[in-house]
Amino acid sequence: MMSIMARYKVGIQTRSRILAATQDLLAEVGFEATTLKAICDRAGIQSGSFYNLFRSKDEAVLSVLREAIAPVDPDPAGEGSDSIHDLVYAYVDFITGNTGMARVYLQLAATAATTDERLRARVVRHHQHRIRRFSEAIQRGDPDLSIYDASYRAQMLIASLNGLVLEWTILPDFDFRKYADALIAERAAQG
Amino acid sequence: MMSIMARYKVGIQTRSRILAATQDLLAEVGFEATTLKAICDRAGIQSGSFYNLFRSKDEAVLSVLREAIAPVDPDPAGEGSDSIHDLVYAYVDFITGNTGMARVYLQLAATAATTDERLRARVVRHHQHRIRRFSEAIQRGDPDLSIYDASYRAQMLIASLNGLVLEWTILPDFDFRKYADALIAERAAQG
DNA sequence: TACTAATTTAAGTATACACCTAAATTTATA
DNA sequence: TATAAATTTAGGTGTATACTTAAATTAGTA
Repeated sequence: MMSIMARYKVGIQTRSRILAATQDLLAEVGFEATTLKAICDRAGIQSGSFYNLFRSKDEAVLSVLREAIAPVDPDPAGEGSDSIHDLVYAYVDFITGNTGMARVYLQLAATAATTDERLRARVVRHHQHRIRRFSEAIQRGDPDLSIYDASYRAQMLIASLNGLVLEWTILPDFDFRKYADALIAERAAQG
Repeated sequence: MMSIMARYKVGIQTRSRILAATQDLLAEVGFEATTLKAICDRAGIQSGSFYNLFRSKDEAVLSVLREAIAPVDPDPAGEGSDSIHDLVYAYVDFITGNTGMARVYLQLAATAATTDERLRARVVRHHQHRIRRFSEAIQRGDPDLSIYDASYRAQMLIASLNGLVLEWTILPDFDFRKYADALIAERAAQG
């Protein structure tokens, strides 16, 4: 007797192809141009097959975004003892590693927020969690710092990093890593 | 005999109403939700009347964007002798003054670039001009600085400022002006 | 007031979008 | 191999979009 899952094997493979196609499209052509037709064409299926596996286009897109944005924080639970450097480098790696996802990350923050209230809430939650994690890491590295000051520095650092990502999105030749390194050096040295 | 323009008076008034409606919508509901129907409804006209005055929806939107984004730089020709403070404060005023336009400004950079090649080129040009203006102002304030260093600082400052705008877009309670002030203080003190 | 040009309107077209459905096909298992 | 369930396909639906056009209306002018 095969496992219960065997019965769904083909569907699961199709599901993977759909998610891969969605991720590729988001990275290559952006949020707006990632249409259902584009996803189905790239996955080599018809739209009916898509809806056999997903409830809506948004379900697939959100599923991809959740996965893709996860590595922004290497230890979401915050149980380890990452230094602020670890966190910044994780973000820099995420941005430079998933070229297209950097743009999607910004699009989410700047755009999706205006139309979809659920998505906006999700972005806000993700962002606040990120500030908290940065803040805690900064305080670990400098225990004398007040919570207030640590949070302030965290927010300034994250904002500056995001600004560099935007810069890189506008000017593809921009040396993101170099500027990010400089930012850490400055802000880490800051007393 | 009336001026030639008198003949077109009504049309010119309608044109103003359309542009005002477009600007309001961009600021209130964002790029994506500023549809032709929404513009016409708010201006109190039919779409045929719109196309009597504009060649396309994009023509009206771009016209508004050009106007709205102009105050980002108080002296585009760069003939005056603005200090770097003047430039930063002009940007801060632009952002805090035109609440909705801050979001549109980011949307343009992060999103429109991916679909419309012309718009992307325009954004890049605007951005490069801005870096040049900041760089020159920084050099005026510190003549010993090399062009390279001034340009570097300009880019870092602009990126950080844009990052703060993004932060404000995500978290409406964020005290944009306070952080912007701190940023100038830091970067101005920097040797 | 009568004429002419500018303007507006009502009712379209074409296209792209997300999503649906019934029938055909494939797959796993008894 | 027969069967039943999972899966795919072909061909839809409805809706929103930007844009068009001919006829009606309005406004300036002689």
